[in-house]
Amino acid sequence: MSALTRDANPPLTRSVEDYLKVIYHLSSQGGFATTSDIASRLEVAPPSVSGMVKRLSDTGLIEHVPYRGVQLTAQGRREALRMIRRHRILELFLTQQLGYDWDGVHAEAERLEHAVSDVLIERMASALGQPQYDPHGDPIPTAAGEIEEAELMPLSDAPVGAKLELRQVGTQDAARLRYLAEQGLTPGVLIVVSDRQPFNGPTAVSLVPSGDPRIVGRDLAQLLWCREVPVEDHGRPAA
Amino acid sequence: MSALTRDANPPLTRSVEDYLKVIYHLSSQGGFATTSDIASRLEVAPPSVSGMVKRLSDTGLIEHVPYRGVQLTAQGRREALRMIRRHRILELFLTQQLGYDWDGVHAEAERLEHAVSDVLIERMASALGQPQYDPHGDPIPTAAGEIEEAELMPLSDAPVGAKLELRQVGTQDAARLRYLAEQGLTPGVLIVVSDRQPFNGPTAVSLVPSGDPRIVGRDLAQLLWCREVPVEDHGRPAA
DNA sequence: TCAGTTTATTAGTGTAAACTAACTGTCGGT
DNA sequence: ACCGACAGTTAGTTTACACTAATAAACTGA
Repeated sequence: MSALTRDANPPLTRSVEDYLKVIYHLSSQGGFATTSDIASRLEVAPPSVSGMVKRLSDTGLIEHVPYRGVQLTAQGRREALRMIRRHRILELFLTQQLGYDWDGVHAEAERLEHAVSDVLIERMASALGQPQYDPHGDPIPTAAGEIEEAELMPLSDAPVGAKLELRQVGTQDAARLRYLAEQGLTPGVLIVVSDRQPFNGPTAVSLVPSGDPRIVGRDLAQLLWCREVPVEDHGRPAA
Repeated sequence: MSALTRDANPPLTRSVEDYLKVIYHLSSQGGFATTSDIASRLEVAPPSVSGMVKRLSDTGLIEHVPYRGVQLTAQGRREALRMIRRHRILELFLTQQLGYDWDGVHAEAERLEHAVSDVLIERMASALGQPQYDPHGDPIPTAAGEIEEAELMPLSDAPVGAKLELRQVGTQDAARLRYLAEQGLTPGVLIVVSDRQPFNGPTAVSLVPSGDPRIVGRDLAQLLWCREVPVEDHGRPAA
């Protein structure tokens, strides 16, 4: 009686919600999310991920190919998008209504997204006028679970003058990744394309908001997948 | 090495925070909080309480007298008041800024109080103008951990016309408690004293907001400890 | 006073989620 | 074609917190 009559749809735990979110982000470009990528994003040991992956695929939230990685099922994707909606609305609310700034807001939203009710999220969304973008410029999924697909382009193709958010780095090579991190070119960073040399030349960019200049060679620029950011202000507080 | 070098002040868990809060409420009138009272408030089984009580007294948050009950230590009281501050500020914020009503707000605050940072709470407090009372009229502890001691008086002593919140029922007698619950006279309820007969006669009250009348005999009225409620509106939304 | 009831505690179990240590699979390079 | 490096998995342990069943202490009433 116990196993069969047990609650068919138990609410997701905090951890499950976190796993689904990072799997969504890691596999959003179409591939598999690997165990060690998930582990490093969540700052847990790889065996913890293996254990959770087992549970999540048992409950139908992900698809697991051993030694390859995982992808979300339709149901897992729905839950992931629900969390992302919560997170982004929270970030926007905290910056617009409570004077949070850009950097501090993430950690707060990260904790709150597991605790707020759907009712509260929708009230915040109303108070904010059903916003479409969070303070980082990321699109907010609808309550129905739809999200504007950010069309990514490699930095090498971006027009001069464009404001971009770096979203994805298309390599696993440690040396390249280390170099990019040193340059401050990591996912989430905002940049403006200031110049490009002809004949497959390098791209010059400046970081936002610091304004620091960077020169990115053609090969690297092809690995930096970016999203064009709308130029209007998204709720950065007056201070 | 492991036991000794282990984190000396680990953050409190959700459960611990909940236990401290109910122990605070149950022992606020000076007595002990008993195992079964704690269990029924938290809706857990008594053995779960025994287990937690052991852990809490090991970590110095409570004082336990076996088969008698528990009381908070100074440290436990500090933590309990911190949670109560969070809870009450959240309730006020949700009612004043997001259109929550009186009854719905408690459950939401109950979940959020474990997730919000101190920074967020203080920002909410600022946005609300450093309020002193929550939407139920309960005093909000200061960030420093001080709380206005609600001076309780028995209903039998309350002046006619006073608006009161019933805070504590001074008996454990099941028959009396059952009767009072039937009459809707339970802690948290608001009443207005409408009349009192002379020579130790009964007190007539009406319930707020329903307006239902009740007659309370002298003996019972002496058991009903009440707090006078300031008459101004505390943020009940326009709807 | 002493039996019966109520309340509290102990003992043992289960689940979620982390960990370390040990083992296995995959893939790139010689 | 194999062999080592590294990624992934299995096994077993730990901590927090709940549960049920069994036992012990305290209270109550005839």
